[in-house]
Amino acid sequence: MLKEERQRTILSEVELHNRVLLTDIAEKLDVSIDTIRRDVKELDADNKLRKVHGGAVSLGFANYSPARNNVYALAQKTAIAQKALNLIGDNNVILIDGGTTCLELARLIPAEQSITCFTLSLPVAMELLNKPKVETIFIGGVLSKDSQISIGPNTIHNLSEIKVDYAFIGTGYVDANFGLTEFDWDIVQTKKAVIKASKKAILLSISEKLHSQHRYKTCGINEIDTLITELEPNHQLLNAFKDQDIKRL
Amino acid sequence: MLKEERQRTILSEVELHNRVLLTDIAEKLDVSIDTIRRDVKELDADNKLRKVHGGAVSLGFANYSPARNNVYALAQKTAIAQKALNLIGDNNVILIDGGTTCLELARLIPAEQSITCFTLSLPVAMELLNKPKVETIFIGGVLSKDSQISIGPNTIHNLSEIKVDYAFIGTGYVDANFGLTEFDWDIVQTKKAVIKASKKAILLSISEKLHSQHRYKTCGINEIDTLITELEPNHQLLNAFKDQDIKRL
DNA sequence: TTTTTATTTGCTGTTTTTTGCAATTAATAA
DNA sequence: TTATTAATTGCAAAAAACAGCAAATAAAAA
Repeated sequence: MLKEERQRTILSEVELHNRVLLTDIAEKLDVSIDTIRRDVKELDADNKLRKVHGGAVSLGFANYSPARNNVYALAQKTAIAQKALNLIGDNNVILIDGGTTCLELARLIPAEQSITCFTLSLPVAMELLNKPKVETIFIGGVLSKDSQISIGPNTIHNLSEIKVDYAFIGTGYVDANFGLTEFDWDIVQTKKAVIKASKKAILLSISEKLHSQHRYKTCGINEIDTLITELEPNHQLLNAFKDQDIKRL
Repeated sequence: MLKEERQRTILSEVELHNRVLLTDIAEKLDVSIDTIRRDVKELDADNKLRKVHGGAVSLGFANYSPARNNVYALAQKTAIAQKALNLIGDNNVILIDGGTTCLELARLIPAEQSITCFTLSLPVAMELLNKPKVETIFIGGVLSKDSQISIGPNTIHNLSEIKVDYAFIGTGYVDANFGLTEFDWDIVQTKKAVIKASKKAILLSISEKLHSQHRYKTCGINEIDTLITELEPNHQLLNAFKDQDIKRL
């Protein structure tokens, strides 16, 4: 077997599976591990792949960096935010929760749209300050360092005194049967209060999160008015939600 | 499984759910918790996520660092903030107002300093979230678009229910005889409430602002406990304040 | 062709990296 | 507080990387 042929095999393997183990490819091509190691070293030097301990990964795989593309699954989140936006009428009073999807919604609010917007998320509030016709009210309270939202009794009390048209909320985990769950107890308490403070709660969630669950329950699916994902409402991934008392958008 | 694959999976999980438990990932990937811990440590060092006790949180969720490129008279403001910092003792309860000087104070709080800090400024709150030992409480209310602080009746009411050791405040204009004045009526009302909510009000102001005044009065000089400027306390520019009931720092 | 030279490959022993385990210490929750 | 859970540290086994060497192969020159 020629060296060149060997290297081509390695490359196609990496392209196909995004990764390869040196031992696997050595066995497959029936050459010593050292030979493969030397091949991979060359390919790395030629910037055809990236050599890592025990194998090699494709360049696209290696360059994955949330720092550059700050928001995970941005395209999906934008699509969701766009759908959510259509629900909001002029002079509505809404509430926007924390999380990147909700932040995206805040970003997409057009300059001409005039609404009153409550929020307990610091980044969302920052975003809303740029919207000329949005009156922003921040629900105060103790700030959670991780999630950058107000939590705690004071927040919950403040929420108990309002009733908005729509609350756009995110969730850590969602499942058709188990409902919305979170990892953090304080956040669950706050989200419960948010849902109570709204006539209709709209859940924004990328489809990847569907069918996942965690420790603490925020609410059942039936307490949510509408579920917005990036998928078509009749997509098969949403089948589990069809029997539930929830709209899909 | 390659280390890179594992770390990639961890990142996706974190991006997806904002926050994850190390134990969950260890179980999912079927490796020891130590391995995951080491991976997360590396990813943290690479600024791909932030490690927290028991888990990890995504950066998009926990990061905010506005470049302070365009701050007028930054050097003076830093000097002022440094002096102010010396007043703060461990476990004090303080309030930090809005404005760039106060923001500078928030920035300079050391990571080891453990205090409780109220604020009504969005940028200050953002900054305080980066301080591990600062418990931050945001005073909610209607947000002012220009000053990025909470204003209005709700803010004033919330302030009426607290009493902090020190309130560090800024002002638009200050004069030894006319006291503190502002251009904006809403802000004056809020600042009044801030001063009332504190045992001692500390005014942070660059010397350039001394001997200026405007439309609406916040309070007289005697209601302020200490005036901090970038100047020496006995500097001649501060002469007009020597006869007043106010400390100079 | 044969000889010489350069390259490639596999092997050996050593060093480094990775991983899991256990004991101690630190942090958090009840 | 105490109980529980997580983090840290040191250690050892396993796997992988590395360096040097020699045999095998390919290429070039005589």
